[in-house]
Amino acid sequence: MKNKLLRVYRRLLKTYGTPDRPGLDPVSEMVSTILSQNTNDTNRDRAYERLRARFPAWEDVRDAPLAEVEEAIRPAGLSAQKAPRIQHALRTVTEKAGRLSLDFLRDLPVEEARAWLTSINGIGPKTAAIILLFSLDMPAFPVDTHVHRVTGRLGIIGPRVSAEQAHAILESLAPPDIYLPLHMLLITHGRRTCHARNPDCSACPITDLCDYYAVSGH
DNA sequence: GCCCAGGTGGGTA
DNA sequence: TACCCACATGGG
Repeated sequence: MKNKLLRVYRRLLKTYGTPDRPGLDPVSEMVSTILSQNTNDTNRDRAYERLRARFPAWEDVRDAPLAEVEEAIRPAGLSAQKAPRIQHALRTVTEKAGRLSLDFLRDLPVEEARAWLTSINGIGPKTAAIILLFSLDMPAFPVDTHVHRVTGRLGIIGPRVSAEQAHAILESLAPPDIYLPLHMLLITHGRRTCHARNPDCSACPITDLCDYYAVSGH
């Protein structure tokens, strides 16, 4: 399965090209990722920009009345959950780290850093892995709906494996230096070709590696 | 109108 | 432990 994942990676890289690296500082990444939960990029971006426009710094978001944060992020959806989550996360970081920064996580083993993040209400395995991988260069593999679906169809993870379980499995199968590009490529593939409802298997560059294609014959 | 979007936490068996 | 569900907005 290790070999198969590497073959998938090489093929996706050839098909879609080298993905761009996202570049936010850890605290901004944390807020942005909470906003992105079960939401598309457009709505996430709108909410994030509104938040930045209304509040000069993350300290201001942290200390603002809940209703103002909720109003600012409304376009992202689920704002009644996300606003308290964002403020709670910003406050927890401030209390535990002594200041509003996540840089101290760099000095921890990745599993300790992950456990620290997921202990915060509103930060689950996917959000934690995004923060670790994207903004701290630490070896965590985020599994979102696309990664879960695509690796499941390929047969890299079993049909009964949950998204949460898939984190550890994929981390064991891929070398850490390709976590970031592989993650990005799987999402690109999931969006462009391997859709949730109507996968375009005729345009898929990896049908020869895909269990789903073998069975469904799309 | 319905489905989907880079999930998470709480409830239930 | 393992499912099931609410949560809300906007685009195709």
